[in-house]
Amino acid sequence: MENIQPQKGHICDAINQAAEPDIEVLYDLSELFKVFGDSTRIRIITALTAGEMCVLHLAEHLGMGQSAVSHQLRILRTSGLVRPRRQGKTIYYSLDDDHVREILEAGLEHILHR
Amino acid sequence: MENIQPQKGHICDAINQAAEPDIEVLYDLSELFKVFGDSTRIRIITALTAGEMCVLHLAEHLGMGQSAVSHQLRILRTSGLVRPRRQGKTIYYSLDDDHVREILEAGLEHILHR
DNA sequence: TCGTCATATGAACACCTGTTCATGTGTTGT
DNA sequence: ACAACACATGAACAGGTGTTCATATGACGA
Repeated sequence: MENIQPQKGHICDAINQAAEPDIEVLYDLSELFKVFGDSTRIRIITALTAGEMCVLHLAEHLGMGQSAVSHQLRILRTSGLVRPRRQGKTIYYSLDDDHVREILEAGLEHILHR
Repeated sequence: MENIQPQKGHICDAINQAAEPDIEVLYDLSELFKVFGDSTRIRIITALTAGEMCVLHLAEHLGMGQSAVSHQLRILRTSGLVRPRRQGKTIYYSLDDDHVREILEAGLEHILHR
C-alpha cells in the first residue's frame, strides 16, 4: 500500500467527516450479504419463503444432491437465516427471521426496477 | 447427484407448488448480493452514502492502495451500484441508485435488531 | 438389535476472488 | 511536447468457496 497524499485538496463531501461508522459492523454486514451471494442459497431461501421444507424435498426442488444442500443449510443455519424443526427422522427448515424476506425484497427491487 | 425419491410423502408447504419464480432472476439476485458480500466494497458503498468521493480519498479513507480500490470500483460500476463523474484529472464516484441504500438498510436491520 | 431412512459431516478437488506489482491511459499545466 | 498527476488495467499469486464422494450420526420400525 502506497503513501497517499493528494496534492490539491479535492472536494469530497464525505472526507474528514467522523470516522467510519463501526467498522466491525460493516464487516458483519459483508459477511451477511456473502451468504446471500450464492445462487444455491438464494434458491433455498426463496423456496422457504413459501413455507417450511425438508432437506430431500429441497434437494429435489433444486435438482441437487442431498449433501450439497445440507452443506448450504448449515451455512444458512449458522448465519441465523434459517431454523430447523425436527419431526421424527426428517428435519424441516424455515426462515428464521422476517428480515430475510425484506433483504430479498430490497434486492429484487434493484434487479427489476431499472 | 443421486436419484432422490423420498419414501413417504412428507408435508412440505412449498412442494409441488408452481415452478421456481424466474430462476434466472434468482441468479442475478445472487450476483447482486455477491457484490455486497465483500467488506472493502461495503466500506466503499457506506462511504459514498455520505456523498461523492474521488478514488484517492477513498483509498486514503479505507487505508488501502489505489489499485485495489480502483479494481473494486470497477466491479461496483459494472454492477450499476456506483456512477463516476469526471472533473479534470479526478473522478468522483457516487451511489447510482437509491436501492443501494435500501439494501444496506435491510442488512443492517438484521445485524442490529437481534 | 438390526436394517433402513433422513440428514450431517469430513476430506479432497476444481474454481473463483481480492490484493499487489507493474504498467498503461488520459488529463492538466508549463 | 513533456512531465506530473489521477485513475485504470493486466498478470500473478495466495486464500477462500462450493460441489462431490464416502462415511458418520440419529431416529424409526420390525
